[in-house]
Amino acid sequence: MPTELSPRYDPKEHEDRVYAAWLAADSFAPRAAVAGGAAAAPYVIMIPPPNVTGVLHMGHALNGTLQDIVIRYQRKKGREALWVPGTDHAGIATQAVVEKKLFQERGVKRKDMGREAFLAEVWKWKDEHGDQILRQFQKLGCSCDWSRTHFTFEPQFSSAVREAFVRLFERGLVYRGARLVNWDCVLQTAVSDDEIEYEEKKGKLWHLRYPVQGEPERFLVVATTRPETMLGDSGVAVNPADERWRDLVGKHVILPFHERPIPVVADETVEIGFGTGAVKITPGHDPADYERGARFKLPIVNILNKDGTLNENGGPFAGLAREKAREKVVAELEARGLLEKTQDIVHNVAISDRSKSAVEPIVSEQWFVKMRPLAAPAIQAVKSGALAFRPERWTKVYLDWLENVRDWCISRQLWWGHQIPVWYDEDGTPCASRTDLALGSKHPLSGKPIVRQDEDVLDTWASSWLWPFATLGWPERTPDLARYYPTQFLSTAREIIYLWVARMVMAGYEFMDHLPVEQRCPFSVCYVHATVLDGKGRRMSKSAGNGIDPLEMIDKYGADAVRYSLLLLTKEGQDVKLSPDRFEQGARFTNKVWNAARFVLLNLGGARGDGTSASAEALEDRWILSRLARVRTEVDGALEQHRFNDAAQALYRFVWNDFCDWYVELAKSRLSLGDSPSARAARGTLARVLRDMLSLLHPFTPFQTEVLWGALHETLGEKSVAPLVTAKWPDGAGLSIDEAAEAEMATLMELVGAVRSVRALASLGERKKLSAIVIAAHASDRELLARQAASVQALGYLERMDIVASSERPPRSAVGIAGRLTVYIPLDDDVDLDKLLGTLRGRVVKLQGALKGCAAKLENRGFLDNAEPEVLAAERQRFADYNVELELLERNLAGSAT
RNA sequence: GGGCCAUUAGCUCAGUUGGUUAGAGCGCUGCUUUGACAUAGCAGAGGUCAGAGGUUCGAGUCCUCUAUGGCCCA
Repeated sequence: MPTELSPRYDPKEHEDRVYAAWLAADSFAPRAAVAGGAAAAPYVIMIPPPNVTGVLHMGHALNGTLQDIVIRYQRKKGREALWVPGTDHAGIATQAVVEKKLFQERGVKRKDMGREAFLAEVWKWKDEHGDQILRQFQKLGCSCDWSRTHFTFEPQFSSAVREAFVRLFERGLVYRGARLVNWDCVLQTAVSDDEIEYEEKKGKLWHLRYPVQGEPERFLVVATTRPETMLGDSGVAVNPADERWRDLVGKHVILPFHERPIPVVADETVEIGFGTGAVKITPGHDPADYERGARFKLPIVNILNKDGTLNENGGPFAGLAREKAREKVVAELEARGLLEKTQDIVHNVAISDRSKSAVEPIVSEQWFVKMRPLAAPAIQAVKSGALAFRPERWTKVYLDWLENVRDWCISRQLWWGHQIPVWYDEDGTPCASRTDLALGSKHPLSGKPIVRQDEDVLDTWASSWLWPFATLGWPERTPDLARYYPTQFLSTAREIIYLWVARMVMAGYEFMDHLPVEQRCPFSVCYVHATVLDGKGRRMSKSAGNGIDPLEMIDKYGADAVRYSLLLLTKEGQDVKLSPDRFEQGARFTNKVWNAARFVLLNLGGARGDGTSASAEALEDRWILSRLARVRTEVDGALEQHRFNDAAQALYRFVWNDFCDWYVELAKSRLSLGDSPSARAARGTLARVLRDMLSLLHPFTPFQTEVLWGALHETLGEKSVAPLVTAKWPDGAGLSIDEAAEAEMATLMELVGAVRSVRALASLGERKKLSAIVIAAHASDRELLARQAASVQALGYLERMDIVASSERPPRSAVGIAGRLTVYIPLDDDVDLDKLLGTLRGRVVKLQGALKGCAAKLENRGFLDNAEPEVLAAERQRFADYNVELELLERNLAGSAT
């Protein structure tokens, strides 16, 4: 009994059920598939762990789709496929979410609760909400091995983080020191250089007068965008070549409010053209000034508290918030006649990624990782070919960052994260330890009692850079680590090439030192996927409110449609502009596949899916199987090279333009013949094509193809067939490319096209049966047409077709030209042929143009001498073909002119 | 300031090492609800490939410059 399929594909009827069945069968677990007895090689992907507070956005959806295609393809190819999922603990983001929630619900603040109680609340939140985004990846169809889900703050991961830190500490690659860091005044923590963004903002450039010491009425004018920082100035710099200020070098100016003298120094890095040519030096609150201050040995004055208010160094402004202090400082300077002028300016302001507040450079004690030694092998990785980026151009971004890498500030003044495993004695001597050191116990280095553990936690990236091996059990030497490291493929967004990708590579070389160097790189291909933009080409973002929710789209169109739409739209390496209606294309396609399958199943009638090129009965059988052979090879090649869009396009064309538009239409009349050999052959071919088509489509549209796979085999009476997800990738057995069949079909298709064109242009109506006279000068064409007359008649809706070697055009007949064939269609009604003739004349003009170009080439000595023989032959053939067609056109137009 | 990307039909985009009459989807126009699918079918209109130079027998494709838009880094 054929399985009943609804006339329209409704994904909601199937997706959840199919996914549950995959899970129940443990289909996503790596299995050492037996392919001809040989053990399969593993193929491993690590998911870029999304933020545990995150919800699925289009970037995730695209990336999830790409990874799922790769892993499903490899699984079906017989590799031992493993896709490891998980999330990261996102220190700042998660802590902020829970702090906000606690304050809103209970009015309590973190610091009132204490560290332990607060962390308990965060864990509670994580347990309740932390797997939301992973469930969303499941909705998308992602075939991760969920039994191996990891979290960067789970106990096992913590031991990896601690091992890594202690090793670096022991090697002298982490150090603690007072440095200028980026301070987030809202979240009250340091953030790394990579966690800040620059925004162009309108601001002001204030010109401040500093009185010159010992020269009454003389001022040195400095320009600044942050006037309040003048309270922390410890000098003024001018360019030594600047005539205006040269004589002041070596003298002092009086810093207003503090009324203290600060030196004027000559520094070549000062831009003469900017502002007044003189810049204030605030080593405590500006990175460039920090460098200058160090060069001139100027004192560092910190004027800020951790919350962004001014401290005691703020003099009369102490206690004010930084914004307020700015106003007051400017107003007071103006009142004192020390404000020369104010200019409007557009400048870049450093913004913290997390709090979106302006970052204040501030000097504080932090932990840093020395990056140079770690960068060297990561640079070598791409140079040696152990790691390749796709598209290749991202290699440069990766290398640029590594070659200019700066030390990494890894301490954060947070609670949610891996507490730094360093303990101090009463002298503040640090010691890193793999195991917790009890307070009061002997310090391993000094022998004095331990008095405290470092309170700070580590940057989240200091956990996620261990992702490729910590998820496999490192630092334990587990069987998984031995079997699945290194991985084969990493797909990610471009903005984390240095945040994450480069650091993972560094970590791989640093920590996987039990492996030979050539096996340490954590993945061999880094695929950088497209950036998803909105319909107007802007980045999708929560704050702009222009995001498209993938779950909403899945709900509306189905996961398969969302996946296929993304693939059809996303060319490798090119950004993709999305608007919600673009997902209709995928929905249409899945509906088309559904109905193609529905047609096959309704007509199968006990057939076996054993059509092969050799057993093919009709021309169209040989043709579609040849096309199938081609598309299979094409998809295979595209997927091997991660050209996902090419694979999706090829399958789209095959399904729609070859199978549905031509093969299915041709099969209809044969199937109506009942149990004839021709009908049986058609059924076999339909089943074979559908079977392979579903398999080829499966990585792209997994849900629907699984449903149809089940229905197909049920209809064929094959009960115990394995689910498609783990079924073997089609090997092309019994399929061969049949050039002759393809050429013959092309001729027939062109003829049918000509007939249909006449019908439409002469406004004859779809239903009107016509008769046609086909003029075929070549005997081989006449033989072909005679053999395939039924097909042409069926598709052209012709009740009669005469095939002749030559004929005069019958009176009152329309004419169509198909290559070297002419078709006359006698008309019995009064029909206006102008439109048709106009089309033919347009075609003559076009052909003449083409012919001219063709002839010019063939008369060109240079072309004849230089072109490849095949190109030359093709050009000659083209010239001949154009001539034939043009001659036919002109002859018939001349005849019809009367 | 340094680097990268884009500019092809009304819209969104393909066009693989230079070699057919530059393609697709959407939209548009006309016809069609015939038993897979109206989320459909058939036919059609629509482009001096951003501009200017150059290389070449030959350029949408390679090189240089310019313009416009966008991204990243400093």
